[in-house]
Amino acid sequence: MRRSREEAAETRRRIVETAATQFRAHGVAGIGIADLMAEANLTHGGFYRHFESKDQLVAEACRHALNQTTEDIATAADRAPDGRGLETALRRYLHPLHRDVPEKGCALAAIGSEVTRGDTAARAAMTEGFLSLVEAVRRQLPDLSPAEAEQRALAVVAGMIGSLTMARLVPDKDLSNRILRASRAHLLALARVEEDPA
Amino acid sequence: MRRSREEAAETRRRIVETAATQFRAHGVAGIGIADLMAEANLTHGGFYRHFESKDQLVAEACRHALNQTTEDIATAADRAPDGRGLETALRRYLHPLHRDVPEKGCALAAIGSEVTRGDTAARAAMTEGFLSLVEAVRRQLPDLSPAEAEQRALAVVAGMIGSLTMARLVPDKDLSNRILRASRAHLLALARVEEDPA
DNA sequence: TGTACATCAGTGAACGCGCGTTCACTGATGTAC
DNA sequence: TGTACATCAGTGAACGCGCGTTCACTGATGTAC
Repeated sequence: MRRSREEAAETRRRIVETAATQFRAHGVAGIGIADLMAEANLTHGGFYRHFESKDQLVAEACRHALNQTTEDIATAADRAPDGRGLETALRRYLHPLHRDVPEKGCALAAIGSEVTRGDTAARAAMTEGFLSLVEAVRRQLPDLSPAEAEQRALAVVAGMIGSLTMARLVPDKDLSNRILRASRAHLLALARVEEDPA
Repeated sequence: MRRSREEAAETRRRIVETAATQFRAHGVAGIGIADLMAEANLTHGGFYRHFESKDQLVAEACRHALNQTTEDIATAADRAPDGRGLETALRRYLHPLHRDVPEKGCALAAIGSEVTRGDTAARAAMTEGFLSLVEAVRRQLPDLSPAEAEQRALAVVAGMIGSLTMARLVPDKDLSNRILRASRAHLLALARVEEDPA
């Protein structure tokens, strides 16, 4: 049953895509290779024709997921009317729809604390995604010095991730919405504080 | 080998304490009942004399861990000189020592995204801890209207949790320190923005 | 206060189960001539 | 362009292992009289 090179490459892509979804939905420890492969309409035995280990797939899935998220946020922000890029990014990231569909959302919020204990490759992939998000936010702060913009972007992105995670954690929908709203408003305010000319 | 009521209660406390440490160190899925009990100098068989299930222990361990964290942060902030409570809380929470010893630190940052997918009791315990932290921060914002202080406290605590989680995720120590420093500075600034009298 | 018995905290073996990974096999694809 | 053979993507059974949970047992504690 050998497949053509194109088919094999397509299969590999499908596994990474499926994994990116499933890891965000259930956590890395919450979904096994067999279930993952079944979700991609394959049997588990073929997995090791494409990947050396589950860890390798985790790293690739993180990279894939964060590429999507970053591109989505960066594109929306860059296309926003002048001076409203950050507002747009915050509204998109800290949105109830993003909270309610973690399997299509930011991997940093979905599995961040778990990957903290993961292997080097996964952490490196997550770090890259984090820095891409930071860069996307930094571009929306043109009135600040580069160093100051970078610092604020770090704080804003960390705040976005924490807020989304907490909004998912609390069972009370009203409180959850208040968390998202509070972070939207105040992270935006944070970016507008005038620079200390010291 | 029956134990006295006091000994049994002490054993139970020791299990919860051990679990609070181990779950934060390895994640809920990363440590099993047998290893947990061994860590508490017990064999795994006795576990079900004290708890109905692992899930029940998870919830109690979360509550225990967050009580410690909240008390630590709240006490430090409340005792700080006038007007420096928030600064004190931020310095303590977003400190390299907190980052480097997750097993003694905030459970929201250590296992927050994992518990998002956990059972109701654990999420309820985590929510209570989150709200206690928010309340501790809110008390440090006496110059704002109650509604505004509550909102900012939500955003600040979410930012603290996200920042600590990201600081642990990135392998680069220098970047990690910059994340902590940026959030310290800018969450503090966030709290000082003047209230919109609208 | 002393005795007889019930209770139950803790032990260690055992349960079924799902995990990541390996492997012999199949048969279509890729390659060498 | 056609043929012979090597390659390898995908299948499904099997591996050893650790998981959460159960259970028969032990013997000290708690209770009833």
